[in-house]
Amino acid sequence: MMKENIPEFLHLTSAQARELSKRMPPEETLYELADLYKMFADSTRVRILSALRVQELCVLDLAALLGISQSALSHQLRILKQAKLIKYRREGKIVCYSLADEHVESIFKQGLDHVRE
Amino acid sequence: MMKENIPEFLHLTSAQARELSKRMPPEETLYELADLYKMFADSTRVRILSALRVQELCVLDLAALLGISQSALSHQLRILKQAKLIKYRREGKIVCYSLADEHVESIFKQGLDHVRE
DNA sequence: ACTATATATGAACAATTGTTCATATATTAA
DNA sequence: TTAATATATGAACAATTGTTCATATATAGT
Repeated sequence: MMKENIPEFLHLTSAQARELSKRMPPEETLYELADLYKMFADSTRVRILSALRVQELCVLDLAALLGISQSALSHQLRILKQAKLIKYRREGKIVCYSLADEHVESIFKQGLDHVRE
Repeated sequence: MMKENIPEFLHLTSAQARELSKRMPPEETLYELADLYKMFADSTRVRILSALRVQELCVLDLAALLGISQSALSHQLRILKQAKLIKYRREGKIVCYSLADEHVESIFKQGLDHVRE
């Protein structure tokens, strides 16, 4: 008796595999998703966002608040800025950072809910 | 005239800083949050989760579907398993993986919404 | 123009992370 | 027991990433 190319259960035919793929978001979208989550995947950045959730802050205040160097902070702010998760405004010598929009808040909240169980 | 220790605007007093800190989640929670998002911060893992959202799959099917080596996949499955984002069940020689709970689905969905704008 | 203050950035370094390769373990069938 | 199949894992390596240090740019005050 000829062996089926689909062992009893749970081995996909290529037709099934194609169907499954169709039900997944496009590759490109998944890469963007990973990139988005990368922003939240570092504790320094999470702490920065967590502070900006409360209120707008300038760089030195933020650095003092979190206990990190101005340089390290500035590098991270640039990364968050490029990802459009934060925005800034200049006030003389000072630059004030805040969250870019409510999406950031909602992603943050969602994660918090999960972590708190 | 004595200089104030609070420059005109946007420099916090230590009392203000303490108030701000109180309104942030505890440090420990923020580290856990970053760790959670780390799981979603790699495109391979996102693709794995994305497939398991559709249906339960065994290791070899998943590897074939995503076009990655069995070894690389197995390593990533272990990471996701440890983070309790996926669960598994043994069916003879085969091990079937699926999402651990609806939380994973809701985090995934939230991120997708943001990426799609 | 010079000094002080606030922020940004390039380069080097250390640490973390994902993949590969080889091999181990587990289950089933002969 | 031996062979075949499915999955797991340790070690090595390459790539990525976050921090530090030094320095650059920008603004305001004297």
